[in-house]
Amino acid sequence: MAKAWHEELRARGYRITPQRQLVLEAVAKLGHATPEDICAEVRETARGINISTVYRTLELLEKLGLVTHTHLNRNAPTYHLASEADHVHLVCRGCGEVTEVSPDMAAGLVSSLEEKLGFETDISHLTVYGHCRNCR
Amino acid sequence: MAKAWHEELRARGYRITPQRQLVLEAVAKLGHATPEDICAEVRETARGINISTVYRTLELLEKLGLVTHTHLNRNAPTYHLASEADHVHLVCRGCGEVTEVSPDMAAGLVSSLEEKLGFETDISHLTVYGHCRNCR
DNA sequence: GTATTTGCAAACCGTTTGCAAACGG
DNA sequence: CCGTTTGCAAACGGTTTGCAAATAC
Repeated sequence: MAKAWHEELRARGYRITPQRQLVLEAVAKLGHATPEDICAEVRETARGINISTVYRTLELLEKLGLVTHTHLNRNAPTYHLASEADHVHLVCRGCGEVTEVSPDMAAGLVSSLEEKLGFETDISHLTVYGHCRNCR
Repeated sequence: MAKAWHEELRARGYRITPQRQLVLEAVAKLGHATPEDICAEVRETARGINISTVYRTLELLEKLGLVTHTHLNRNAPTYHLASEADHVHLVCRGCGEVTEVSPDMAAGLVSSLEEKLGFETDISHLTVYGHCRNCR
């Protein structure tokens, strides 16, 4: 059911516009993309888009639970499909490389925080900074 | 040895200025402080300071290993003394509350990343987003 | 005395806003 | 049609820069 989100939008009183489709497609295609990246990608197509529309659309898509964001580099956030968000990010301070690892890696942390503090971790937003094997 | 960092600065060819002392004192006093906070704090004193000097000084102090920063809220980073940096931050998406917890909580994560990927975690920069007991 | 550091003002970057025109349902 | 959405241009907040004047040593 590829267009399920169309119903989701309509049900909530939002409209389906070319811009919204193009932004969502760009997020799907690009993976970890900044608003600027997404804007550039959409501008490759026949229909253009304005950067402020990209921001407004990402905000909407995030509210609907279709996309999420994390902060990998300082500056700009990066967006990706919520359906592909189930991983933790590692960012190397040396070479800047971004790696995705299984949330299982943080299972201990998550359960400790849960048990001892009642804190519910947003695992897919977790980013770990450090140095990769090659940059230590 | 309160002024050990004076030697550290001189040894590296930097000068000891009132501004640098005041910024370091402000960081020590304030705890999790943004550049803006620090600037305001220093301006309470007889000697004033310019915001750009605060940025340049924080960059220097960080390079020397005297202070570190993390990103708690979106917008502005927060600085604290490196000597007091040994904790992980929890940020609640609901109420915005920031909690410090022992790095032991993340011991499993750190050792997994180390063993499986050779990734060295910068534990004191780790910030976990989620929802606290009261906001779930 | 001289190289470093500061203050200032202007530029910068990512993001948000108000508003009139365009457009989806 | 009418209310939502868009593009545009201007403003925003945090940060960085170039440069002349001030200052540490």
